[in-house]
Amino acid sequence: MKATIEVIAKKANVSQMTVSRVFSGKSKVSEEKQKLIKKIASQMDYYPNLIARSLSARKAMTIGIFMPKTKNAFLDIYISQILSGITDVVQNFDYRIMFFPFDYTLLQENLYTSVAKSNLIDGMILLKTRINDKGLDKLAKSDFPFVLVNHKKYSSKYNFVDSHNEEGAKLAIEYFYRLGHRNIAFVAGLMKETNAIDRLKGYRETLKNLGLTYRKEWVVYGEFNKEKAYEKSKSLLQTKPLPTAIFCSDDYMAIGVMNRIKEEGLIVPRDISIIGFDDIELSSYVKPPLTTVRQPIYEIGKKSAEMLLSLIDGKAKAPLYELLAVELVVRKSVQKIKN
Amino acid sequence: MKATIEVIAKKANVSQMTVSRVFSGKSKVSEEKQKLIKKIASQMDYYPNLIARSLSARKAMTIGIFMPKTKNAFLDIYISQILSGITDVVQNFDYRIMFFPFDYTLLQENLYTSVAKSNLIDGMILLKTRINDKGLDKLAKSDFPFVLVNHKKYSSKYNFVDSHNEEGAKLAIEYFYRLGHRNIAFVAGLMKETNAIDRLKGYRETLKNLGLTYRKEWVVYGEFNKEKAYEKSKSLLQTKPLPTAIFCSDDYMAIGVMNRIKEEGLIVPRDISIIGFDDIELSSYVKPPLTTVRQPIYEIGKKSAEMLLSLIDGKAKAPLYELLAVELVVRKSVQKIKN
DNA sequence: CTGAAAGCGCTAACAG
DNA sequence: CTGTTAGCGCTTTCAG
Repeated sequence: MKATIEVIAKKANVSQMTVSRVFSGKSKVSEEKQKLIKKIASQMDYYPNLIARSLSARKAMTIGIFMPKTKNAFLDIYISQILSGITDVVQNFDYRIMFFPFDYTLLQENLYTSVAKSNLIDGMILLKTRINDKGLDKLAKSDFPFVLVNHKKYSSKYNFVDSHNEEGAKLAIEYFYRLGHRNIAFVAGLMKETNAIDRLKGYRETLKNLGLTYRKEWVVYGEFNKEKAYEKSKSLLQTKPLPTAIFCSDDYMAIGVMNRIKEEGLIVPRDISIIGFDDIELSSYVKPPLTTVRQPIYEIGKKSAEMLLSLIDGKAKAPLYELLAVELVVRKSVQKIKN
Repeated sequence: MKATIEVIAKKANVSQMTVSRVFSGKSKVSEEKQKLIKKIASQMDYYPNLIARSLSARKAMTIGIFMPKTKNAFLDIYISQILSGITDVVQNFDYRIMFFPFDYTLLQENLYTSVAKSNLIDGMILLKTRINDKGLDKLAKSDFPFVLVNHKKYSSKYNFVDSHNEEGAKLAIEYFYRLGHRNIAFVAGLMKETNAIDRLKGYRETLKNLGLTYRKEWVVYGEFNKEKAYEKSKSLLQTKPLPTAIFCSDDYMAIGVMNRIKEEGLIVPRDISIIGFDDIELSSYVKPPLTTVRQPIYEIGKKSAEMLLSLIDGKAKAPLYELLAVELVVRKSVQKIKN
């Protein structure tokens, strides 16, 4: 016989509600009855049907995580660390996690909304969404709780957690400058992501503030991966004069650029200095070890989960946002310019 | 007004079932009615309540993934790649994914069973479970579909996907042997995981088959991470004679051992040769690049999902298992022994 | 602290 | 192809 609240209630000679209360813990039941009910439940190997609970209580106790399914997907250490942060927080509050990796090339406008209305989840965290994503605008029109990670969008309806990308770019460029570099190139990430845009912005503004001229041929547009950066940085190494320093939008890209530089017979940092962004595990292992702007990725994940949970509980209201600080991690890929 | 099947049915002047059929796609509805229903639904921005669907249909269309939440959790590239494989398969079949990272130090015997009975998921994949896990035995007593990844257990109730660990160890040891090594040490992984046990077994048997003697002080027991391997390999480097080659249970461990070796003033591979296991991304970046036994990790993930889905659909019956082939990836961390 | 009634929104099963 | 009936197993709500 299948164990349900009803069956247990009958055996214990109490109402279903009493049994329900014992397992949901939402209100008090006499010690005595509790003991009896638990005993019967354990004999029958009863565990609550959480789907039924969700339907009835109109609460899934689950959050959804959406992320673009790139070639790397989970392999992307960036995403991995964010997931770690989210998980750690969410579990403390007894929420479960549902995953929604999706393909940006096939994205339907209604993906987010349809899941929001499915009652499967109580809120969602969206990783690495893009600026031209119409589904986001649609979602924002509902009052479903959601938080963007790595997508900075100030608006009364959006909540986000991101790191201080412009500041990070500034840190990198100023460091180059202090070491004597004046010819500083930039390898940009996918311009559909706000952090790519912000890093470019930081690059340009810092050049300006430092009195350096912006040269179009020293900015090259890639995607957030090694291969594309390798490909796109070729033209950079054919400009005259050659840049003496290259700032890359992330560490994988920096590795791609370093590969290209080696292939051209040049040496990092002797001929060209490099700075990346993120501080992924690999960065300290490449040769030379990569100087980079560290993002507190795990913290971003944690923060986004905390934000979402407070939105779900109604403890806070949109718009909520937070920009976390970054720092420069100095390793060996940058060299002083000799005159 | 909240959009539900009932409301739409009334507006369209049809029964709830007709509306239900349109959205579940499980049987035919006339073109005409379908159009009308879809139109109304779209006007109302209706999307099915999937929780209600699950309760009624007694099917969650969701699988669960359980994994020990180590310090690395998702950072663990191994797990990341498996998740990638699982995701790719599962999404093709319109299943969703729910995550259950858990802490092995707090593990309650009933975790798996309680989730199995929660109706939240239709089946589960368990990553890196341990041999002394009583919850597993309990789960096996039910007829809930589950697949173990990296836990080889032949029994009529268990399904698993793993790689050929003993064979991998054999590949490594024989390669050492062919290059003249006779003094071969082993850094073992956590002996609570079957793959650690199997690799040790492969090591010992291959030594035996090759006529080499097994020396207790040349086997050291760590965990699957850099730090522990670094710590535990110390004693290895104080034995006399020193081993000329060390086989490590995974790549992170190999990196830890290499760090230790460097610290002792020795050089890999000049003084000591190293082979790892897994072929993680880092392995080709460390210095020297690591020779290792490659596991088809992504494939393991895919296979486990396929297995689980066929179990859920009833297309196959337990026990199901598969051992995937491994291969030696030769890089620069092994050197020929000169006499 | 306990219970009765009603219903969450959907689909299975059957009938036509 | 369409409809009716009867739940799925729990919790909300209200009453005591």
